[in-house]
Amino acid sequence: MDDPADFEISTFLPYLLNQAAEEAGLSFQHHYKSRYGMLRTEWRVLFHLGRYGEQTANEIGARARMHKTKISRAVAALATKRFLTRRRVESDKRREMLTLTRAGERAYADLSARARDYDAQLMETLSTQEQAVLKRALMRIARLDG
Amino acid sequence: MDDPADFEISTFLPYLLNQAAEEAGLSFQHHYKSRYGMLRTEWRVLFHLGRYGEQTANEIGARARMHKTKISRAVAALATKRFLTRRRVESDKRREMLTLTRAGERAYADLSARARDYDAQLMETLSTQEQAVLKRALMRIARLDG
DNA sequence: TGATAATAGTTGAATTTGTAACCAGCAAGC
DNA sequence: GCTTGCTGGTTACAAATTCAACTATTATCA
Repeated sequence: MDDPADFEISTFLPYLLNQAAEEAGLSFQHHYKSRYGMLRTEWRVLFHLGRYGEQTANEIGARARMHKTKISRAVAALATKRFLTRRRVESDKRREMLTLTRAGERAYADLSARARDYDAQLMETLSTQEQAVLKRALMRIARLDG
Repeated sequence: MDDPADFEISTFLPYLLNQAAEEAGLSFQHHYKSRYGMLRTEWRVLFHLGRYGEQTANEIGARARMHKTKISRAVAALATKRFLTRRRVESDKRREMLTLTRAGERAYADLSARARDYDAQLMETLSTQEQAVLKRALMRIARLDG
């Protein structure tokens, strides 16, 4: 049992997680890519604004665990696509409040509905109990549970 | 229940998978990065050679589900680091057989042992049954089960 | 007050990845 | 044989990501 040859790649969790994430992500990407010309980073920022309301780039970064340069570029792209507007915060002029435009709201509504469907489809091969276990385990590994 | 605001990002599977994969991958990366100066693609190729024996780039690609350009570059990097050698296949001169050097074998033995430990550590917060569910679900999502 | 440090966000350069075109070498058909 | 098409692998160019430096603003504290 200590023979290194026993170590199956398919049991190495980081690898498995990566394959699963890639597969799941790739199938979903055409929704935001071909339909709205967004990158994944842009879709994430859009999602966070739609889901949690207007907020600064920094707050998005904390919640989404994205690096600030990624966010900066995604925000710039979403702004030129007119999915959001930026407004300096008067009380602290370093910060910028980001707000979805009507078009941004629509894109969010559309994409989040599709995300929900896609999620359900991914989950449908698993029992309710398995779904719960899976999500709980992923939350823990991702350190999203505190 | 149809309010889009209900849709928690943390229940969107592609996102969760991504966060978990990133977290798990990042913690492991310093083993192959700082110690051997490898990229993740290189570690994967090394792993496949160590685990499944000498084979061509193409075979690695099929098993690891990596694009051939990624493999080509990883192989080149591993060759200059003297972790593997290449040998043209006489019967079909398009193909090249890749074989780990002694140094490559040692790196594989070291890293796969660490991978095993790391894997166990990730899993230890889960019950045996939860571990089984998790891996089965990931295999299915990654389409690695047929 | 003034000096120094910290924070929000942007930008540029270096890495890394993805896409497409490419160069053998082999296979099939004529 | 020759031509056409396919396959294994590499390379060039574009797109994306990372890392570090930078600007502007606010906070701290003597």
